[in-house]
Amino acid sequence: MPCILIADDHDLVRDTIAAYLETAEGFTVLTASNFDAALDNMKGLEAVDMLILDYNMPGMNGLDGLERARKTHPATKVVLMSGVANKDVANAAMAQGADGFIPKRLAAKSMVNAIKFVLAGERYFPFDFAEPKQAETPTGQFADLSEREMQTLEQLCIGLSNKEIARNLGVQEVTVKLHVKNLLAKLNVSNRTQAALLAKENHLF
Amino acid sequence: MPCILIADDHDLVRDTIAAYLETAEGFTVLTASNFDAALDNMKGLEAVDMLILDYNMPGMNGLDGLERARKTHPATKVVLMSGVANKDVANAAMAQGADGFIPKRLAAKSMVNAIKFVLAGERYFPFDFAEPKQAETPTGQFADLSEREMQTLEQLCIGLSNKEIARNLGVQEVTVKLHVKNLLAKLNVSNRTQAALLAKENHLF
DNA sequence: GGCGTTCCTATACTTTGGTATAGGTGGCTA
DNA sequence: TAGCCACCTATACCAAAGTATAGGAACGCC
Repeated sequence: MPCILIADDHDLVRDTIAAYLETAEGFTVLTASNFDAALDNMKGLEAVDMLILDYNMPGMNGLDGLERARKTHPATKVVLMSGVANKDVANAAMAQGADGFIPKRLAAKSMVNAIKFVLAGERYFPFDFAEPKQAETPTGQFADLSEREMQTLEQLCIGLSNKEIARNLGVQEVTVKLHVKNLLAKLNVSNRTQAALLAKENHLF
Repeated sequence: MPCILIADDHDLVRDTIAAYLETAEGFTVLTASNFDAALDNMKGLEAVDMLILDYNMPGMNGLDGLERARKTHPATKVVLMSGVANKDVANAAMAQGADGFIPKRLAAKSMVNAIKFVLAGERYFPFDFAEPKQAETPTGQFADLSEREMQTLEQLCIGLSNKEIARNLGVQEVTVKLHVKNLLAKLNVSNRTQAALLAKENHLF
C-alpha cells in the first residue's frame, strides 16, 4: 500500500486530505506542518512513496524545498500543491523535476486520480495550466492600455518597426512612437523588446 | 459501466486496446475502422460515453473529425489518439475542445488512467507535451550561432540594451553590436525584438 | 459650455540600434 | 607556415527608437 507524506501548514486542509486518502483509498498517510518537519519525518523510514508539499509553507522557500526534497530523497515522488500558484510556478516546478502539481481547487476524486497517476510513474500536470485562457479583459498591467496602444503592442509582438506599424494602422510614424512610448510607461518596461516579451509571457497575442 | 468507442484504422492497435479495456477494466468497448463508421455506430445508441479517435485515419481529416464529432454528439467525451502527432497538434486539439489527447507510446496502465480521468470530467493532456524539452544541441537556425552570439541572444531575450549586455559580458558596446548584427543575419530576422521572440518561441531560454 | 480623455499630428532632439570597413589576437588545422 | 575562425576593438555613419512639448479634432460627461 502506497505511503504518502503530506506537508502543509494549514491543519484543516492537511488533515482532511489525509483522512480522505486514508479512508477512501486506503493509503498510508503521514503528515507534517512545515517543510523541515517533513524531511525529519522521512529520515526514520525510507518507505515514503510520495511527498506532497504545499508551495506556501514555512521552510518551503518557493522551489528550494522541492530541490532539497528531491536531492535528499531521490526515490520519492515529489508533488507540489498550491492554492494560489499560477501557471508559471507550476511550469517552473515541473521543469525542476517535480512529479506533479496539484492545484487545491482540484476535486477530491481528481486529486486521487492525479496521485495514482504519479505513483504509476507518470507526471501529473493539470490541463488548465497548460494554456490558461487569458481573461477577456486583459489583466492588470494591460488593463489600462488604450485601444490603439493595444493594437500597437500587438504589432510589436511580431517585431515590426514603427514605420511598418504606422503603415498597418494607417497613421504617421510619429503617432506610433507616441503610442509605443505611452505603452512602455504603462507596462513599466524600458523598450519595445521587453514590451513584446511581456505580452507574450502573458499570452496576450 | 462506461461505454467506449474506439476508431482506428489499424486493426491490431484498435483491437488490442479494446481487448485490454474490456478485460482489465470491464469497460464496454465498441470499435470502428474509420471516422464515418464511428459516427454511424453512434447513431443507434446514445450511450457512448467516450469516443477515441485516431488522428491519422480515413475520413478523420485532421481536426475536422474532432469538430464534427463534438457537434453531433456534444455529450460524448472525445479523445484524440495519435502515434506521431506532436505537441502542436495536441495543443490545437485541446484548444478545439478535445477532452484528451493520448499518444500511442503511453503505457497501457497510463492510458487507462487517462481514460478514467476524462470519464471523471477532467481533461487529460500528457505532460511531456506541455513543455517539450528542447534538444540540447539547439535546432536548425540556432545551431550555427557562436558561443558569444548565443550569450548575446540570451540577454536580448530579457530585453536588455546593447550597453547593458556589454557590461554583463564584459566587452565593449561595439562588440555587442557586432554580435547582434551577426546573429540577426544567422537567424534571418531584421531586429532584436524578432530575435528575442524567435528564441522564446523555440524555448531556448 | 467647460472638462477630461483618446487619438492624431508636428517639430525637434537625444539615445540606441544596426551597418560598413578595417584591423588585431589567439586557437585550430590542413 | 598559411589560412580560417571566433572574438574583440575602433571609427564612422545612417536609421530607428524613444523623449519632450505643443496643439488640434472628436467624444462623452458634469
